[in-house]
Amino acid sequence: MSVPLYQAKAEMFRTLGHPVRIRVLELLQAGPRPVRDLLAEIDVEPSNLSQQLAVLRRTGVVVSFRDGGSVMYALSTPDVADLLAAGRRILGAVLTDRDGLLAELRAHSPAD
Amino acid sequence: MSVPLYQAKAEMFRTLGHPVRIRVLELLQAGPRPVRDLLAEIDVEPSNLSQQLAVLRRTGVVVSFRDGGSVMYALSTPDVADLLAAGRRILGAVLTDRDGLLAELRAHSPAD
DNA sequence: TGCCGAATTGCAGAATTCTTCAATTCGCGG
DNA sequence: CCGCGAATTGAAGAATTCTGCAATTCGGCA
Repeated sequence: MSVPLYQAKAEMFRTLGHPVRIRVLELLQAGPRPVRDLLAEIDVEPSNLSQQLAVLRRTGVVVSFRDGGSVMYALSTPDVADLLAAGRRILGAVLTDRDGLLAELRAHSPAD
Repeated sequence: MSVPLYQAKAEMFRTLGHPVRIRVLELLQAGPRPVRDLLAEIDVEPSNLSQQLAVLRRTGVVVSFRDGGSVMYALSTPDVADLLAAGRRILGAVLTDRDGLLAELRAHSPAD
């Protein structure tokens, strides 16, 4: 493996690090959707959405295929939903903790 | 909520989108560690590591405190481990799928 | 075939993020 | 108080990512 594992992981997370891309993934959790729908819900220029979709495709978290007159996108694996859920959890935990945990850790250390 | 939720999520993921930061988090899964240790294992300049640690601190995924002569870092919540695990799973799934899922999805669509 | 809407691609400028060097802070021990 | 090692901060240039416009591709359909 010429590219270290942690670099691949970083790339994976960096792929999710964009508001539009996050929204796309959340919308896709409910099932495959045509680009047209995403465009209607996300409020971003078509070309911009395409760019972001391309990023998601490149990393492999979504796949696309044509369905009649429109292009459909779908999560490549339901595991993506887990990732989003974990993110949500941490966001919650982080907002609640802020100081709490820090104090506890410090209490157990021989420092003070 | 002036800052949309999906923007906060994106920020959270973007925080993990860097090889050094990922490594730090993985090392911290085993418990709190002094900067000195991280520095010894990661092969990056001290100032660079500090910068990355600052990013992690800003987002709140890690906390730091002083322990005698050194500064300790720790995950702010064990949920972070879940996130890393989910990332690993997706990485695996994505590498295996490549085409497989796509074909299946296409089969169910009225397209072809 | 020729047109139309849907979606993507190619770029260029703007905005962010990375990396490194030098300077600074902070505790601790002499 | 002064010097030291540990870690952080500030700042600047390099590198990467974002955004929007124009042009292009691709199917489907008259």
